[in-house]
Amino acid sequence: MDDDLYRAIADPTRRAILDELVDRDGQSLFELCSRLIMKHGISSSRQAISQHLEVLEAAGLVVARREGRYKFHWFNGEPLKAITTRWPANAKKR
Amino acid sequence: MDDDLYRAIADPTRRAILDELVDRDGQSLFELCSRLIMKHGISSSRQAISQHLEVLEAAGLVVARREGRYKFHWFNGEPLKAITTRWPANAKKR
DNA sequence: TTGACATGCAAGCCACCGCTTGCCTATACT
DNA sequence: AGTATAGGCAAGCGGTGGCTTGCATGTCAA
Repeated sequence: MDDDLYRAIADPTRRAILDELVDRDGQSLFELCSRLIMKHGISSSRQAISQHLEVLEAAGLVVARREGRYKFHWFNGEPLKAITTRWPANAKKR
Repeated sequence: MDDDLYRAIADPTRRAILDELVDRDGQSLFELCSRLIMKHGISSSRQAISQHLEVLEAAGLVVARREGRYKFHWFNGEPLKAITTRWPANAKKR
């Protein structure tokens, strides 16, 4: 099902990656790594971030495109709609 | 932070519990167990469901109250707002 | 072409998570 | 009182997830 979505946002590092991409869209892998260390205090290896990005891509939350020797990543929040449509976020009327 | 929230909805069984409570609010533990088996094809033990409910309570997604020898559970979708306010779910304007 | 740079691939390790099992407590019924 | 019901507590096990490590691939610049 949309199991990939919930698994993707379950990890705090992946959520920070989404935050970073919302703040600055179209970053490359290296750019993401350095900015995650700077602004989010995350000290993971490049491979770790790369694996996180794979999970985010599988969930459709990140769209990536290879360009030369760089790979750029963009945020896509559309899969998140599945969450709000599944459960009522507002208090129910009595 | 709101780490409990994302951890709570990461598990498919817990998401089914939320579905069940939205469909029929105020169920007891036993009622939840049997209905999860019937309608959702989930065959977990009572203890497993109980532990799932603990996680959901920690996230604030389920409010429980003990009444006699029963414990009733209600759905609360308000914590889900944190997700929609954190990331833009709609396509961004260009 | 040689080297440096940006990324990919794959195997292994360790901690956590979901689940079971067994026993215990508390409330209701007769 | 005794018994059945509804639920809680705690220890243990197996599988998965996140991370590292090491090496391979591909691209650009000199």
